[in-house]
Amino acid sequence: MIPLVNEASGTNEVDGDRPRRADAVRNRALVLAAASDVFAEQGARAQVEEIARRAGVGVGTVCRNFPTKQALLQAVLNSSYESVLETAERALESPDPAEAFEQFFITLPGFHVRHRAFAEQMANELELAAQPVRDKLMAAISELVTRAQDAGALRKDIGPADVSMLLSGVAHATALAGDLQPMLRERYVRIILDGLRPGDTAGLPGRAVSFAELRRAKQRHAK
Amino acid sequence: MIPLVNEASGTNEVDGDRPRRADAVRNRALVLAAASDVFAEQGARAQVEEIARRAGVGVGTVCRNFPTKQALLQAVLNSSYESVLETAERALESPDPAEAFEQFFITLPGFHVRHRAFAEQMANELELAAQPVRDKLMAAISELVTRAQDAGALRKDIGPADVSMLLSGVAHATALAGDLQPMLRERYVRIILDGLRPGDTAGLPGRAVSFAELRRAKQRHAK
DNA sequence: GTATAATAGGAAGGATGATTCCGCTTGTAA
DNA sequence: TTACAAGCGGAATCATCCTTCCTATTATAC
Repeated sequence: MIPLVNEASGTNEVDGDRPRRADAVRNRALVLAAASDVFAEQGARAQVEEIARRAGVGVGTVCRNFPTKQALLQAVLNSSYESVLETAERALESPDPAEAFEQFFITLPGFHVRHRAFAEQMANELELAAQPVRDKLMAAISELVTRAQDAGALRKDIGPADVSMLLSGVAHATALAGDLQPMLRERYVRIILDGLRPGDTAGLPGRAVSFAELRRAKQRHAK
Repeated sequence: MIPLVNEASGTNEVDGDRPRRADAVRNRALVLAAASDVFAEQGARAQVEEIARRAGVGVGTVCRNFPTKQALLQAVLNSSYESVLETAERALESPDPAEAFEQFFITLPGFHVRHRAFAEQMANELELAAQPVRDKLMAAISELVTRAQDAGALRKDIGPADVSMLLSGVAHATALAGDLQPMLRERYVRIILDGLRPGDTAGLPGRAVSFAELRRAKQRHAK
């Protein structure tokens, strides 16, 4: 389902060691692909056995390749981050900042919806693996926001973390709406985009917070 | 935490049967109150033992009063619905429809956040218990929306289900933001309210859907 | 083709958490 | 005050999943 970017261990080589058996390499890839689908559909609660079944291997094989379910999930999420990052970077290439921002804004919730586990992760932000890709993604979002603001297409009192949260809210709200989902998703994104335009509206309460600040608050909260 | 309205079995009478023992009645109420707190804090994943501990009773007592955890959750949610319904009806009493709508709109996500299990239920909508209160709540929301539209304070292409989903999105997005949460919640509600005002903005894609239609889509989706 | 070690599969083990059960306690009524 | 059934607590049971382990299989090197 997700195009797996930069698939770990996609080759026969294990650094500094013997080459692994061809079937082992293939099975690992099958597991990763199956896990990607299953986590996307069912979120992090998906069962290991289901993943094994879809990959056409035994549970033992899954667990040998990924010591815990958590590790498997992280591997899958890493791919998801890379995929979203790619979308953001493609948007950044657009010459029109307003256009770039809107485009990204419309695309992201759809991705969230199609990848439940990813959405959960974006919301929870508790695991620290995948940090490098994550950071790059946030940098890209920040850039999109700043450019849109400089172009006068986005109110100034908005920060990148606000964008990220609003989008995940839309994704969550529409996640279970069945076949109405794409329509509703776009409706809500449009409503929010309207609310985000600079204009004669009153200033927002509070202040734009950075991703870092938001993360600290979440950690404090998690006790 | 929630003021329990209309607490089931708050009296000694069991219809058509002997009165129940006083301590049993008291314990049932304690369990319900504890469950309300615990589900509010932790969502539906809260453990029965934790509820029993906070109620100061054994797990056996919890399970005797409510045959399954699901039943207990339903009882709690019923109270939550009544409480939200009360808020909506209070808002309807306000003479200014725009004011009434905004007031409700600002209050609801806070309620969601404080009552995790309720928010999950609003989003999932899979249980059919609590249907009567639910229906009344939706009627009240519809009324708030229609009045606000007639007063020219709300764009016309919005339906009550849209309002409900947007609010639950805000709740979800901000749920884990720790002490920043109230601030962010209000920011996002304001942004959405701005986006919902009638104005020179382009029309929304799709169409406003009713609660009933939304429910059907969800059921279809749940397979 | 054979020897060997890597890998597979899936049953057994372990952890967590809901539900049941049973001997003891206590409220209620005569 | 006593008798007794309702109700209590919490250990035992059951269910669900993740993880480990052991035997059988199979890729690979010679």
